[in-house]
Amino acid sequence: MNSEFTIAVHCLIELAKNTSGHLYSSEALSQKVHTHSARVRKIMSTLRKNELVVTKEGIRGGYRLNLDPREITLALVYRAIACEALKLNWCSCSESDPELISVRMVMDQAFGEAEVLLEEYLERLTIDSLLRQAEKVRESLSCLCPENIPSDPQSIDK
Amino acid sequence: MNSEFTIAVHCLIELAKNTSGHLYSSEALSQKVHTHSARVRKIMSTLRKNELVVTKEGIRGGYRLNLDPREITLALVYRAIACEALKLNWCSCSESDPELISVRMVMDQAFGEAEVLLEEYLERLTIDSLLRQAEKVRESLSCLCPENIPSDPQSIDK
DNA sequence: AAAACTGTATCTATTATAATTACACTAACC
DNA sequence: GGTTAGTGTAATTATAATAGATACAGTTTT
Ligand code: FES
Ligand code: FES
Repeated sequence: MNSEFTIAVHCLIELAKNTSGHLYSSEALSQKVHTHSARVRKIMSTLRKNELVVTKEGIRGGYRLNLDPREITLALVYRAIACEALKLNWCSCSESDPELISVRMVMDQAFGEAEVLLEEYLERLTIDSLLRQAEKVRESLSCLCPENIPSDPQSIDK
Repeated sequence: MNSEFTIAVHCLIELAKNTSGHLYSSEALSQKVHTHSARVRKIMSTLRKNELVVTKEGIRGGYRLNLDPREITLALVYRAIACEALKLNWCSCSESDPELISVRMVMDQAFGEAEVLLEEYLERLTIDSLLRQAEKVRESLSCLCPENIPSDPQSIDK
């Protein structure tokens, strides 16, 4: 799948974390999600058109969420970005062989349904739930940090 | 999604139609599915490794199904081709920022589950069911063929 | 031995994706 | 009112993924 979706979600998570009151600039966001600021701007622009974020131009401008993180489902993001991850890509020749056309129609319909199922699943995930999960994961990972691993394993028993 | 999957399914449908007793050559298949014969051979080769088809080299060689079309689910094909349509593609830099890593892990897990759901859905579709559906569609399409459409719409009433 | 195939690697062309640059526009601040 | 720090967006370039094409070794049948 195209990476715009992951970048969008990642940015939204960052925005959800930002409780400073200041807007988050594309430059700062792009560093967090490791991509180019112009790309962030483009993606945030489409998120704004879908009313997921609020943007502001000019000095001290930038981005913030337009909804509560609990309301932003991944399905909303998915549709905003128009991923169509399950769209089958058929060849482009203009053949009119009815057998080929009918097979294509049947498979396109089947994957259209699959895409609906996917969106239903994404409906159940929100920016807030991802953020919480990531927090948990981060905590459990920190247990594995060098400073928490005794150089002498035996010391655990002591 | 990568087109190997659609080509694989399309080829399998063609093979299911072939009741002639002869094997289906890559050349003939490639014409049916509008792609290059070398590509068909490559795809059929991986289908053979997954025991979905039987291949035979040499003169009068070619391909045939190894299972009943009712047993060949799209999930089997999907796994054989290793589509991973929902795999998120993250940037490749070796950053060790724990926040980024945790977000990545959470999203990868979420989409791993989505992929499982997709496979469960594909488990319910078989080459046979697609073939039957395509037949039906083709019949209904044939009603729209030029020769079935009266040049004078009024003639319908007569 | 010749013919008709598959199996597979490699090269090339095409397309999709991402990074970069550029600049017009906007709003805040002094 | 001008400078500054930002977005919006288009255009260009670089890179990666995909597909097409070619080639040829290996395998069966005739
Ligand atoms: S190349 Fe796909 S329909 Fe012809
Ligand atoms: S570029 Fe993606 S983690 Fe750094």
